[in-house]
Amino acid sequence: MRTDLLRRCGYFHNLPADILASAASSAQLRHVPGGEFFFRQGEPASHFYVLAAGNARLSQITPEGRQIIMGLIGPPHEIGIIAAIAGAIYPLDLQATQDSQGLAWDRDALRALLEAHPVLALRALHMVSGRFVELQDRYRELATERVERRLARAILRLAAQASRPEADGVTIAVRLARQDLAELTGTTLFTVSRTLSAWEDAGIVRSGRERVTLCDPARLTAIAEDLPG
Amino acid sequence: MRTDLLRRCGYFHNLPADILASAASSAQLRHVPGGEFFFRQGEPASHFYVLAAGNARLSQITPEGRQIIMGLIGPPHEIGIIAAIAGAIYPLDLQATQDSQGLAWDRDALRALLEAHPVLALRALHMVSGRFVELQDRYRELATERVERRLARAILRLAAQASRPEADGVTIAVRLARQDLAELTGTTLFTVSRTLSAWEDAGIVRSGRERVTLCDPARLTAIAEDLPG
DNA sequence: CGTTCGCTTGAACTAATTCAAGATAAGTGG
DNA sequence: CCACTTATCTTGAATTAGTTCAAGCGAACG
Repeated sequence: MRTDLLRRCGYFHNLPADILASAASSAQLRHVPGGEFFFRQGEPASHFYVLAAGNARLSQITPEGRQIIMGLIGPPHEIGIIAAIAGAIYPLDLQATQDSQGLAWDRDALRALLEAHPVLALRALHMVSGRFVELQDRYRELATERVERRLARAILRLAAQASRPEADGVTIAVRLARQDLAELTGTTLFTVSRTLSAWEDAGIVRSGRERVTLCDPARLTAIAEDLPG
Repeated sequence: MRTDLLRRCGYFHNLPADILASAASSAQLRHVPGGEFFFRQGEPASHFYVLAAGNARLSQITPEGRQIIMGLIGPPHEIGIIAAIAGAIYPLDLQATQDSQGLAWDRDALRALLEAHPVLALRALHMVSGRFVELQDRYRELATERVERRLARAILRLAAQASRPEADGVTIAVRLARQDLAELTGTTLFTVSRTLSAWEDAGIVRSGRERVTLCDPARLTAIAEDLPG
């Protein structure tokens, strides 16, 4: 079942069985209870992970202690390739938001894999490049767009990532506090709360404690893209 | 002299002579007059460049037409590896700000190089990873820090990158309009102007038309790091 | 049943933007 | 060399988006 997991993640997708097998066999399974950390910002970068089960949060802490969330991830998602390859230390935290499991390769195992299968180095380059372009886009958003629009985008992104249908819309399938949305969009919990209240009055979303339900995705998209209506 | 240039840039640094030679010989030299574009956002990504001479600006245009600057670069700087490897299109503009020259590898040449010399794929991974971590830090800055601080950082970064000593300080060695600084820090030309005026009154910088001179780097660092004094 | 945690809302405040007007400096052509 | 034109920059005043702080609500949880 390890190879099945790998097959489902972009990094290992469509690779020959022998590569998958050798990758799967050189990984260790690590269990991390909800709230605990896979790794913390500043620690020596020791492992490359593929999240196998659960959910996790990638975040950075500013020198002043303010936190910002770089991403919320679910399985199967690759994390730490950059650190494990290039960097001496992890540049951010990876915290399990529920009980989670990850396949972990230490640096030696990763290096051995990359050397034995050069295609994995190219794949890694693809993956990191793709993430770079995404991050660049989010940087531009942050530099040029208003909070409401950034929040709309963030919610749509999360809904696309993990949502479950309900009677009156789709609910984002992870616990999502106002504070999380604030740290995800670079604003405050108060502004998020006000914005969600306004959207709720307009019938675009319904929301409650750590929960957001999308009722009218089209109108939220209109806000995200700054369309009329 | 091509190999000398390559030797000076991180991507090719400390490689065996045969690799340098093969890289140098498969590149084409391209001249781009000041103001013209090496490539534009949205175009098919055809080449990987190493800027050989001149200066250039990496920028994105928002759908609304607002521009943001992702970086100002001088020789020798590698650009386009992400696009040429991974992407179908360039995700941003590369505009020469003065008459410039670049070594250019088309996709076939690049692929051949990477296949012949696997170390180049690993190097590329390193390079992109490093840029990713940098961008992540700038993202955090943008999300959490005030304009004055971001501006201080941007100016210090530019001064470190390219500056020339003068009677009363170091001058940033590229033409740098208020508008450029605004697009680099995610603010407006007016706010930049006011901030620079205040700093000038305080004796921290001197500035004029498209020019900034650092008089008291220590105090600017204090602003950038939010230290007392 | 009370405490805690997350959420809402109001009111005051502030950083930054927007717009307008004018100053300064750099080319340009006579 | 000078007037003319253009681009860059400065500054003030009005405005606004968003923050901060304080108070209170309501659902979850022991």
